Amino acid sequence: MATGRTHRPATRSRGIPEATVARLPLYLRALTALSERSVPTVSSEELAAAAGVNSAKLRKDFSYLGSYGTRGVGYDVEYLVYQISRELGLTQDWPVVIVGIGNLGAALANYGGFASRGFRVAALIDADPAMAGKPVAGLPVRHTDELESIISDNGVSIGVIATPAGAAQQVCDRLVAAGITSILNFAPTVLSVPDGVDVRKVDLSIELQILAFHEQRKAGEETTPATTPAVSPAIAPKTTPAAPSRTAAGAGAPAGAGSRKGPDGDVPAVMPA
Amino acid sequence: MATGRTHRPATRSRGIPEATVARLPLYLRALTALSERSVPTVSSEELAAAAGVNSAKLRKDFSYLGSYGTRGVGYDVEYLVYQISRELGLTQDWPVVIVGIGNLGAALANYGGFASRGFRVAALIDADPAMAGKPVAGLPVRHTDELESIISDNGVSIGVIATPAGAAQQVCDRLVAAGITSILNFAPTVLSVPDGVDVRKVDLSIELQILAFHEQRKAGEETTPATTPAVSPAIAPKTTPAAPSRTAAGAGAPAGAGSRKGPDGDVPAVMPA
DNA sequence: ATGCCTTTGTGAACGCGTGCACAAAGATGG
DNA sequence: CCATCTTTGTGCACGCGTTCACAAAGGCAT
Repeated sequence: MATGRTHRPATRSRGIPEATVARLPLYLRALTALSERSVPTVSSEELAAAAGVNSAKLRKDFSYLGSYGTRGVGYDVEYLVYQISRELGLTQDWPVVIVGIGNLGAALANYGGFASRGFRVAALIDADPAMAGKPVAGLPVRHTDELESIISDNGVSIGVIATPAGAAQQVCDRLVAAGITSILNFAPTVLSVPDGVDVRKVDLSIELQILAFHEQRKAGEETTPATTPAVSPAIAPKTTPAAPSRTAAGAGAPAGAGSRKGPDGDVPAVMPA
Repeated sequence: MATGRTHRPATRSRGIPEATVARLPLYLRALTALSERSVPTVSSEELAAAAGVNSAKLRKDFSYLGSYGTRGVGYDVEYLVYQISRELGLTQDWPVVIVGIGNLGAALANYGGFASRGFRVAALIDADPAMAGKPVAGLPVRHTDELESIISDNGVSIGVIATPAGAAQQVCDRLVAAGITSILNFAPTVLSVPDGVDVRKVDLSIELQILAFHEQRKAGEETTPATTPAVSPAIAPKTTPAAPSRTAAGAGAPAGAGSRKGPDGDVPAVMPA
């Protein structure tokens, strides 16, 4: 998936492990589905299967919340939905601002999953004056100038950044200065924030690259391993023969990598980010 | 962030830890930025700062790839860009199909990060006949009927699912049957796939819920802890007084959670997923 | 050529997360 | 009321990932 905490080990919130917190929404979703089908109780085995996790892990996760199950029976669906919702803070309303109303921002604004679950889009903000006032997903786009007032007026504490990479840090700084303490970042940049501010990032290209890695690995193992000889199990010996000429190569333009044919593949294609 | 592997511990690909693989794209991005600025070499300390990680971690990560640095100097930027690109499989072309051209699918199709880095959108696929032929991001939308032929004709091995949750598993099954072995799932569902198929998921609402958890925690600690008494440090005693009446409560409609006022908060709001 | 200074590469310790396996708890039937 | 059967809750061990800290390596100045 495309998630990843940003440094700061999250300080083991109130004894609940971060890994468990990350799975609670998964359980909640499965439980909600059961609830809609009016299923009264569910065993750890069944629920684990629905959530795609190990049943022992699920039980241990729930044990951090308390003893909400009944031995020999399982868990009461409604009760568990309530407990997890409360634990995640979904029993209250969370106003959210989305900054950067391009293709992605508009898609997020229209995303149904936002409205439910206690999240409410308080405002859509964009730097383009031409966008101002234009309705997106039923809300008029506001200009960046209003960012600070919107946040303080609505008591917003969660911000979503969907701007281009170049603007992300600047927007982030303004959000933080305005009082935002949680940020969901869709821009392909590492954001630096002061302590006390949580950042989670969603990065499409990183996810794709991870998939490509495994894909390449599959291809290299199944077919002729000669096509990707670079993927040899042995660690390359130190002092790689092709490396040394660096001070000379790097001095000019980014042409070094292209012309350097290493001991492995010869595909030079290295393009900008 | 919004990522998360799906079961299957990834089998420690070729000795490179999964956690390291997940960071390589981050390093690559930072290195590419340096490359564009024609910076010849970079130290582990500098690069780590740019990527937002610990320098020791970065050095260990690189050590899995080989000894590409020079002691006393640092790493050659161009060379490292090439090595990481090759390791990630970005020196080859990866055709990708996007299924589900709604708001999100269209946003993804327009995403610039796709085109660069070796990923090429081979086709946009949607189930709505009205969408067929309509151009999105310069490509005509194809109908789902053509899914199998598109995949086999273009040798696509990576698929992106941006459909509603209800259709995701079905689309997934067809993609897998057609030969796809890597899936990036944006639909809020747990996909079940056969062994050998990698799934990564990007889930907006999960990310928001995780942020909400921490946000609630911050609020509960800083302000009056009385507003959210549920977040008491003590584990709830077993046999919670409100739980027992389950077979009766769950039998009807999902109204149990709403009326049940636990020992803590009284906000019942529990809405569908 | 020699010594100093910088930076890498990694051995080792630590901590978190996962999964096993089982005892305790409770429901259910006789 | 007792026996049996199901399912939870968790103690324990294992493995991965992170971090520290340092020796080895190489550049650079003298």
